[in-house]
Amino acid sequence: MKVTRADVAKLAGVSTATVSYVLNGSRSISEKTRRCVLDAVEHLNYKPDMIARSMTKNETMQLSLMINDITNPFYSEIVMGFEAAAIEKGYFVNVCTGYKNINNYLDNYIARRIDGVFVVAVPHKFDLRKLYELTENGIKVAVSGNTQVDHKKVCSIENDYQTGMREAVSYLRGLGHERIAYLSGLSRRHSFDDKLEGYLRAISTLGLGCGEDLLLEGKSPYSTSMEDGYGMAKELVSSGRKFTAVICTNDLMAMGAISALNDAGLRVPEDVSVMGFDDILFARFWRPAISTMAVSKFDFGRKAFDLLYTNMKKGSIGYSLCSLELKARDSTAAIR
Amino acid sequence: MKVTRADVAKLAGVSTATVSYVLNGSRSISEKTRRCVLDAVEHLNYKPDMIARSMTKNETMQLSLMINDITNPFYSEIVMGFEAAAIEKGYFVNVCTGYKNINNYLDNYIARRIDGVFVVAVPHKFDLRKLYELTENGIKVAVSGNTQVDHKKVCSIENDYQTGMREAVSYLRGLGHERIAYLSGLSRRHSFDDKLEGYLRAISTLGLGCGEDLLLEGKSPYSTSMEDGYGMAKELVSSGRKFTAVICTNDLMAMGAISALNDAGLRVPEDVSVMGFDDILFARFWRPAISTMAVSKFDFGRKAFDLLYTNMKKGSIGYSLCSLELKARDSTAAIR
DNA sequence: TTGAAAGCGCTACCAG
DNA sequence: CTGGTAGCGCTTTCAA
Repeated sequence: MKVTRADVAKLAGVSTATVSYVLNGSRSISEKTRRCVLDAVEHLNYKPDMIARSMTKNETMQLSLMINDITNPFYSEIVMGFEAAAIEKGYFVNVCTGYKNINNYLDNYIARRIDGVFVVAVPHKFDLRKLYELTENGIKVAVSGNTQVDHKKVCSIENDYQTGMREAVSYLRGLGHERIAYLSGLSRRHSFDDKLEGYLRAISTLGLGCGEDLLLEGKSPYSTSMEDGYGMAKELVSSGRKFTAVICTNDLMAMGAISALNDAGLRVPEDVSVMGFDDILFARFWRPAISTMAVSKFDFGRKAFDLLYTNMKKGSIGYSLCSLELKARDSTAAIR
Repeated sequence: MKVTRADVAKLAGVSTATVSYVLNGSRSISEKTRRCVLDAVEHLNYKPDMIARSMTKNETMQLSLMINDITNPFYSEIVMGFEAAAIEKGYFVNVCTGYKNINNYLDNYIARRIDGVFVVAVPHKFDLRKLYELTENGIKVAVSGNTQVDHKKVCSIENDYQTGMREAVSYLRGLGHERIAYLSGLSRRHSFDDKLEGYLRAISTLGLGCGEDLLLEGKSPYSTSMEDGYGMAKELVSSGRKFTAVICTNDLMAMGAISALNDAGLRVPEDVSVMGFDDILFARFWRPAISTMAVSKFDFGRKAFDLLYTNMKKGSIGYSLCSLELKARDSTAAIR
């Protein structure tokens, strides 16, 4: 039924070994037999079987991206960058959304001998030991979004959110804002939030008096959707605290926050300035267009692959920190 | 180095066959040896190798989702539905974004003996013969977004866009609109557009005189992004044609279109009503909240899996047509 | 330049 | 209830 290497060999009148050699170019072959084999392959419409191949080579040529939240367009662009780079090197890449149980996926990576994984997921979603189990099983891993990871074991790539946040705050300060709120999507108890750290530091450096009291943290470990932004902004307003600007963990939350502010009768940017992070595609088209600290998402994905690739090929475990770029648009304005 | 079934067998003092039997529950085993084996497994931290398993079983327990445009959040929710259902049945599912070359992925599916694939991609992106090649190689496939497919060979699931479009048009008509534009994201030359068909039919049924002249089709085969919506709406406005409502292929385009209309000094919905399709998460939070024809995306994904599953288990090739639901929100209003 | 054959880790048939 | 063993399709060492 299934066409196998043996069929090709028979038709071409050579050994199965020879077929392998011509197909993989792993040995010099006379032009004549090469042609013969290739003709046979063509004629039988033979497709090499990667499963069998993976069996002997110790390599599957399959990579995985573990994306925690496929719903956030931020990740889509990262995926594309990673994928583009991986395909260039001949890998088959697939993304796992970890919609349910991430640990379950990690187990699968071992069972299926995936060559490498890029995990972009919030820490609380999976067991760190599981991650190390991957490396113990020869799977190379790169991580993003988890600063607590052991940098001796896995590659990692992060955005320089602390610096980015500092820029955001001073930009707003430059516009005359002094009471700048921060709507964090992470709960402090569950994960370390670089942006929060940067925020607190910037606020105190700049001598703004709003320390902790204009800070709202996520209730659940990770709540950074539009709805979360909407809810938190609403809470901020109804708490009666005074503020003239609000920074959100990401653009999605900023969009939700703007809706909430509008619903509360506040205009953006006339009454309050709003900023996001990421610069997802939507940010530009939202009205008002959202001012944000932009991440080079496509590049980020590419770099992650490079890290992983180097790890797979040379064994070296790299680290990369990417910087953000301020995009001043219409959701922020000088205070009146 | 690697822990294999043989190691477990040795430690447990049984044969490799027995280990298989207890692990797969494929034969009744005395409680005593069962324990022995399980202890050995535990002790050695043994993980079965799916690659080897796939080799003998003719099954990889791996499914793929081929998503053409991961950038559109519409698909994310479909993915989640599919994934949730597949995981319940023990499959490992991965999504391929087809960022570059879809055909290349289809080849991989064969080489890697993927059990089944759900392809959600616009027709022009891949070669239909490639798809049939999958089925010839024993891979079950379900398709969406390609009405031209051979329903004898592959399962398919579609949304009833013709009916949906008719509803949209009559809803707008009910609000008093007579000059209703349609911004199609597909070029007519490249693919059959159900919505377009429905639009034309509804317009003529309702005796609205705007036939073809308020119809803008995509320039490229598939252009349905926010930017495309922005561009097309801009073109519509500057062409000088009169209209009071515009329907867009999807919510993304509607969002872009609203931005363009605003930029042209037109208010939504006061001056023009705008409708989308899909009901992506953003639609609700956009200001004005977007009126749309909603698709049950999560359900859609689930159903797609069911179709595929039935195909894999029973060999029957199913078809499913899902209906849409009108969500009247703030981007549409009665004509003044 | 080519071929024979020993695995890779697991399943399942055939015996006992 | 348990074990031996022949493959699954391919790679690669060792010989020729």
